[in-house]
Amino acid sequence: MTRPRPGRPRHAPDEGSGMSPRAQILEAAAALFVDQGFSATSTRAIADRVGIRQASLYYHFAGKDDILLELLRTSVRPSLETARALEDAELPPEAALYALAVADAQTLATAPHNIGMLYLLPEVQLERYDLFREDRVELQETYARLAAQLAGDDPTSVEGARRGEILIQLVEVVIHQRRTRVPCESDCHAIAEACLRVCGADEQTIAAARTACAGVVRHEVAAAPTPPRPGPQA
Amino acid sequence: MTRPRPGRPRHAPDEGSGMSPRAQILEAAAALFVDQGFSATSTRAIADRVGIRQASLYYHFAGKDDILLELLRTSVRPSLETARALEDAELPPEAALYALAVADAQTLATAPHNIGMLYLLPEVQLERYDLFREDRVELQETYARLAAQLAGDDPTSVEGARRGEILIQLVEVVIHQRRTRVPCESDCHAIAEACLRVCGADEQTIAAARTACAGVVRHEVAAAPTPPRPGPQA
DNA sequence: ATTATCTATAGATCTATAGATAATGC
DNA sequence: ATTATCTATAGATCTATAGATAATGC
Repeated sequence: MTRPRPGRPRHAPDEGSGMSPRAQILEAAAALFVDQGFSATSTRAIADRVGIRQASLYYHFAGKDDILLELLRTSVRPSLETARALEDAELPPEAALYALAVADAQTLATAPHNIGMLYLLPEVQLERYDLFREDRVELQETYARLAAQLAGDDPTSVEGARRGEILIQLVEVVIHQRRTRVPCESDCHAIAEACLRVCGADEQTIAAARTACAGVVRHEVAAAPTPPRPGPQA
Repeated sequence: MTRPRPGRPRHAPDEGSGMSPRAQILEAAAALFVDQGFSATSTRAIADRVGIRQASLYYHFAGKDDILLELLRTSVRPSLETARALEDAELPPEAALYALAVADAQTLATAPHNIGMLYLLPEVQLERYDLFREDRVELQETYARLAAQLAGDDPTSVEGARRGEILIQLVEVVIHQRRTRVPCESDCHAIAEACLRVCGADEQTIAAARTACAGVVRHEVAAAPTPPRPGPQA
């Protein structure tokens, strides 16, 4: 029931989905990049999965890198928005940190195609993707700031910065979990709890954060995991 | 001063190193795989780095996968040995877990070429590498057992297994640290401390583990990071 | 004779561009 | 006319094999 758009018909008719061609390409590429990696995925493989010819990709994207860039950009942004919102909400630090960890873990756990795997691709180290990596660093710094509030020290000290690295690493365990099983709600909470413990929080603080979070996450995070709404090529 | 081995001379004479050709190939491949990934690294690039012709690789290895397989095999084994030794040593659980974490972190931090990055390559998910992945699972289970001893619960429960995942993930933060800086001794200890905190250890237990470890690591770990001693092709 | 390399190359990709074409929309 | 696709293909890889060759060792 997708109303036919202008343009020559595809060799394989576009069954269902209702997604724009661009979104279909992103979806197919995400599945393949996550599964096989970037360099091991050919443009032909992506096109085959979409149901178009290899050359037709280039109408929508300048190249394979552009597809990855777009996937990376749209995947950190929501987390970053959530992080900023939670930081501005002026919650008790344990509640904010817990809520951020749970929200990020849930996003990673439920996003289509274990998209977090993309962060781990060696190709992402290339200069071409450093806008993405900057966003990532900013997210990490938010973790560090919240953790420092909780531990009562300086987020820019060596120890403070290291805590940022450690916390984001903890949250990303769901990426690895997803390779063998579907992470559940309690996985996300166990991770958030681990985040607080790493910061030295005691049982009482953890319990407080958990109850505080139960109220926050539903509202704050609802807006975050918006799927990308791609337009035509720039 | 490398005494000339039999065989036709290389187009570029083999300056220095004294490593066997096989070891030279492994070293070159490790550097490139870590930096660019597996599929993005061509056999020609590896050969160029060694200073031989592309085709000459196939005298030593059956193919590119075989090189990666060998690198993976020789990289987990030492950790696994350390883990078994520490588990059999019947130390207090906090001391054993702390020592294991420190040892693994140090190995990852100081091994040539951030070899831990190899674990994250998407290609490693292929069936061909599952012997390596089994070793990895065993290491994770050791973490889970030590952690369960410390926390006083069951390592095979859902929570116990999850702790194994979380702990190994924590240790592997050094892999990510190494991409931007050289992790130091205190990074490794901060990570080990985080491992104990995640298991619910209190300040006193942590202090005890730290002092106990200072005695253990020097001896137990000394044997672990032996570089691979490769022989001719099987 | 044995060894470790070399040269040469087949065959299979893979990326990206050029230009044609089959729809819709005006 | 505009759009989204198509077909065809150039040019650049890349992996792996076949067979030659330049050393040493016996």
